[in-house]
Amino acid sequence: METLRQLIEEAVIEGLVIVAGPEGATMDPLVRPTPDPKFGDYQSNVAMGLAKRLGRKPRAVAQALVDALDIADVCEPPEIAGPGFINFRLRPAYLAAQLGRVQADPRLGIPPVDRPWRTVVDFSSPNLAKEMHVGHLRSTIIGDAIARVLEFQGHDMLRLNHIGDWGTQFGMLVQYVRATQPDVLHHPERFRIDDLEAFYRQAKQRFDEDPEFADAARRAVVDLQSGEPVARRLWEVFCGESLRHARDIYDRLGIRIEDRGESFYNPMLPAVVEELRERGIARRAEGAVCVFLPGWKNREGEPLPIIIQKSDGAYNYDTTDLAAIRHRVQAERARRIIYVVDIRQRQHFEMVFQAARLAGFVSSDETAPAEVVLEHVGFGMVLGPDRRPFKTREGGTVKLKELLDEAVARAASVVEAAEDERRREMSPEQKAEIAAAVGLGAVKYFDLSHSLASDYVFDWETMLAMDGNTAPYMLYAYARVRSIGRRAGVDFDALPADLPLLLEHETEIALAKALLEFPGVLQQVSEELRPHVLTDYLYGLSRRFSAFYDRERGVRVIDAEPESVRHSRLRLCDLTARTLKLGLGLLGIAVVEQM
RNA sequence: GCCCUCGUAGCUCAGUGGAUAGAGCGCAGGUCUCCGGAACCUGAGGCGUAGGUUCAAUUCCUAUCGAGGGCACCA
Repeated sequence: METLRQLIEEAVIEGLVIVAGPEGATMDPLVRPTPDPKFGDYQSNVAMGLAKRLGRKPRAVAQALVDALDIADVCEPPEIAGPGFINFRLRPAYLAAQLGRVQADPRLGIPPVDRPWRTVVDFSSPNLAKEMHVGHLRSTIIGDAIARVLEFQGHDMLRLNHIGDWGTQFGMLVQYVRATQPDVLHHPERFRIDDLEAFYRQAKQRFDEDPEFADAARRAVVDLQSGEPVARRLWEVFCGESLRHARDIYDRLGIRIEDRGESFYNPMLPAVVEELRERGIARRAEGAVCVFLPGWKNREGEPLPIIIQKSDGAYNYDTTDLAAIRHRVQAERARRIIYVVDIRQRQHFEMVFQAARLAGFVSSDETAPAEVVLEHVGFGMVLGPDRRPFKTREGGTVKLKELLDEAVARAASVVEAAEDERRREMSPEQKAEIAAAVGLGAVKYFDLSHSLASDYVFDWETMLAMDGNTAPYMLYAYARVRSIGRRAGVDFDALPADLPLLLEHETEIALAKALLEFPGVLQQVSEELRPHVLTDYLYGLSRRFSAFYDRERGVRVIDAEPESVRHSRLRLCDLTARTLKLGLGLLGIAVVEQM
């Protein structure tokens, strides 16, 4: 189904061809939502600019355009206002017919895309040998949401956990453990993630203080990369325990992701360097193999390269990321690769993407002639109340497990405080399910509802507030709608479908319009990769529903008469519930039937 | 020094080349014999500053001030 906006855009373009000739077909019809309902639902601003080019008066051009429009079944007759705005107001009969169709569609009017793209989403990416902490929260939540939206759109998704399981820090760890903790090799089962983390801290300290150890650690990286058995075995122990820990977190958050760490690309690194050298893209400088990209300078104003092989022979993350791009394009046939990584790494990705293009890694074969799309979805930091990076009171990192535990515990008391009598009959299991949905939902929703680039202050009170653009409010809104069905004694699924609804009251019409905006919102999110567009929409939808269901300003639903009106309104409730459930689900947030 | 991101209401955050810049919290007031009031409505209050492009700039460009971040062998 086309979005409402597309429908109007196409009509305006047809009008433009009539008014401005063939070139009208390539013009942007400048269709936007109106700033105020009194101007209708959508407006086209194309007449003002066109008038200038044609040397005619804007309102006359607008009138010519309106006369040429063929859109009577969708809109009321368009009106010209102000300097030359063309205002469109959707006809309730059209909305009613469209919504009838949406109701009969399990996908709520959103068909799968015609041409699915093989799409990689690279997200979460914790470092091994450390517990997952708040620094992994945003990538995990945002990446999951993006993958869910694109998957629902019909794309062929590959979710990759590009785990930091390689590199210098592992050299440190391997060197430290093989020198001081022989038990790890002989009794790996005795060591848990906290032990590894302690080893890592100690190793890091020695690395910083003891140059001899630092050299040994760098040599250990080479050992690892060349497959030396002890280093390799220790590494496997670290990975096994760390991945087990990460998997617990993912299960709890409902995240699906495939582990494919940096080490996966290790065998490909020499060939990548070789290829770049052969093609003259990379050369040796100061002992390292470098790719100098045009436009990049360091502090001293000298050319800034990316280093793909260090002077000691080891590879680094630039090499791995280039190898990953090549592998994802050539072996995985990716058409779009999305990196959900914090915004501080923007420069790194810009350079790697540029190098990958230079190297020809992103031009696929004749079956997909266009260049592979590489995108970095960068996001800001999670801050504490002091506006510094979020830490515990003691100054340590905030562990994800503890954060999630606290979220659920706080959610339980927030929900309990509402003192709804319905809760008296709930089982402890049901209460626990609600607390988990609200608590985990609150953390996710709060994160996703901020625009990506900005930092945000982690604030329990705001994210667990019952009012405003929060998960508790959204989940409440859903539970409330569902309860209407129960109270009305109807099975939403059994309501008559695929017939026009009866839309008369202004709140019914407003709700209907909001429901029909959903496909366009999802399309926007899948193009722009900005999840907060979806949270804003869902919040707006909930508010429209509240107005519709309001005692004073809205309409009666459960006791509405006659039966045809009651059914129509109940169908609006059903559509609201299904849209909320689907929308929240695409954000990775589970709903509950009661709160 | 160069580059990137961000400066919007008292606070927390949205938003747009177009008509009167939105929401939540807080504040002030109002509604309804109340289907889940965790509601609805009204009000006060804001685009860091200065230029430029444009029929139209809060949005694009430049400068400037402020905050954060990045800048070759860590990732």
